Amino acid sequence: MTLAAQLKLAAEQTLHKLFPEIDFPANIVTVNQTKPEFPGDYTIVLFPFLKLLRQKPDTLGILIGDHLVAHSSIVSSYQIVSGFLNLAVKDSVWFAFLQNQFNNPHFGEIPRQDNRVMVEYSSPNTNKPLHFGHLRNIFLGFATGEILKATGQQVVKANLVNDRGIHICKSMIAWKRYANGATPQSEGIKGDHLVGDYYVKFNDVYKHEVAEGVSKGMTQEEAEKNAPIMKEAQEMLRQWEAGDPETRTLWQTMNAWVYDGFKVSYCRLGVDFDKWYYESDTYLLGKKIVEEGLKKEVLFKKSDGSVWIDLTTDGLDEKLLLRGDGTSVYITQDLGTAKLKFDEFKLAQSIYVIADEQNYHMQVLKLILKKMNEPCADGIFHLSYGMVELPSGRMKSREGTVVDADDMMDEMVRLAKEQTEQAGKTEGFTTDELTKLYETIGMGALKFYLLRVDPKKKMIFDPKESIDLHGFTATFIQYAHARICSILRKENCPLMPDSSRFQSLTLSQNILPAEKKLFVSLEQYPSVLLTAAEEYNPSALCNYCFQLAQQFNSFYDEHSISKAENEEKKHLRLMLIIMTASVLRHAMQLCGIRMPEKM
RNA sequence: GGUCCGGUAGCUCAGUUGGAUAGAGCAUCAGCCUUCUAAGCUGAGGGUCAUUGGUUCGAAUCCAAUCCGGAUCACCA
Repeated sequence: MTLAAQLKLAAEQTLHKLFPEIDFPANIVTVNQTKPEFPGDYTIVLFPFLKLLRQKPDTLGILIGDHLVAHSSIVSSYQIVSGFLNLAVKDSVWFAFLQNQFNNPHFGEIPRQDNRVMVEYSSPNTNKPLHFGHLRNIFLGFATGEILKATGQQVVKANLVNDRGIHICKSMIAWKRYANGATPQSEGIKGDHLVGDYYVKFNDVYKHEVAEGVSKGMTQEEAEKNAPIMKEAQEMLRQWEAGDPETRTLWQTMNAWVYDGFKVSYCRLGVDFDKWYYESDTYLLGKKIVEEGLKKEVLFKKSDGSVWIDLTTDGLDEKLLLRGDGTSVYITQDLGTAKLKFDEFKLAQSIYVIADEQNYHMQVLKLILKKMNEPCADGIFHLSYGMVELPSGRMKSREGTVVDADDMMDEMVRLAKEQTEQAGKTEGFTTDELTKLYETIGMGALKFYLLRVDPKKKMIFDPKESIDLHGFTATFIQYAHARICSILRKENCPLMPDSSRFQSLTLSQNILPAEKKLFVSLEQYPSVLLTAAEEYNPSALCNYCFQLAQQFNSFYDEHSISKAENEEKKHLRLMLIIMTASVLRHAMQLCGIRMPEKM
């Protein structure tokens, strides 16, 4: 239990003991961290009790405070300031906490439980490379999965690849028309980029052909319908669905190029998947569910044979589930995939990391499954995040205005290199070590930039302004970590020393304010981690780590560790910074961000 | 128009189940390297928490209305 929770419990017990005749409502006691300008560590607000007990704040505060000091094992003293009861926690409590946890590499984690959770993320299309917007999805999904793992869930990370459909045929037809057999090898570029180039090419040609049609007297709509390249793409889709060998072979070849490219990107991003789904396998799923829905009369058929569900009583519309010709639409296969996931892995929960533009779709998906009494319905959770936009508006891959993910990674690593060299911090590294360091700093900055904001808020990224390496950044946290490692190296102390190293240490001196701040923050890590898990919000960890690193930097500036006032202080501080580094490493690792030992 | 999300310092964002004088970073200005890494630290300026009303000991936080911005409401995916 966290200290704050212990204090809350102690205060509740105190109230019941002091006023046995009063029936207190649940959660009447609020425990907050004491503001820095007041003495004490945690604060109990007295106002809620005053009316109930007909007491004045000072009188009541003394009663509770005295009782806590006398009977609780953690409160050393108290002070009442205008209705707030400020409690000081015994130094011995902080010290015991530090001794127990300072070298616990699993501090904050929750033991493994039985329920299994799937996190579906990334889920790219195979007609273009990953862009900056995908990165937010990928980091968010990966970090959420890792955070859930750390809090005891059994996580299945899944990637549902959109590998079929008209948009895939567009790149295929443009390649067929214009590539002259070009391959990633012949062009010397990544396969996903090559295919993406032909997707852009398709749209250029399409636009051109539409304009031509209009100039020949067609309406815009006619011209769009009759553009030769679009007709060819549609024909190609029909051939694909019919299983035409030549089309299938081209499809497989080009998709394989894309997968090779994605593999390189995913590897560099440091993310992985336990399960891959392909829409070419799943796009026919869901029809069975629709049939059952008709039997259960949850769905209805219109005269043209199309199948619908009426969601108007839920404030939504009627939604189509099968076309008149019996073919399925997007949501049909999603119904089937939802069930497939659930049956295959016996999921307690199925999380979809998808941008907020699909809020309505996900709401409908869950609602339909619920109306059909599918057991998977309740476990579906849409982790909705805001889109990343450019100052000029949304990124459009069709128009080639996207910030490419691979380019962005290169740019960040280049920036890390430039700034490291500028700061003159390259001494004492081998070339290989420097390469690795630049990657660690550049990728860390990129991930932190995208994870530090509340997922549901949309972001605007200006490519003209590079991502900062100062202030509220991964670099700042990495720097604090590297400083700690540097001290430990000089003290010949490992990052995770054996407990015996500080066993003889006893506490005889007061904990100083700058030390106390670290104690308080470290003790709160488990509850921060739990919040991040419960709210599917990695930004909680980013904020926490930044604050912890900041507190360390102030501490570092104010007090010497190696040349502490005496041995006791030195050892105490070593334990403190060992644990600080350990917690920073732990939390950032969950976000996929590495902490260098030297920078 | 319906539904949903957002609006906090010049910019980017924190702000816990309502709690003390609303906090960081960037940018601006002023200090701090002979001492464990200055990618750092200390300080200053900068606010009608979109607006109005309500709930109460207390509201950025809860409720209602309004304004502004965005997403979505396809026999597309």
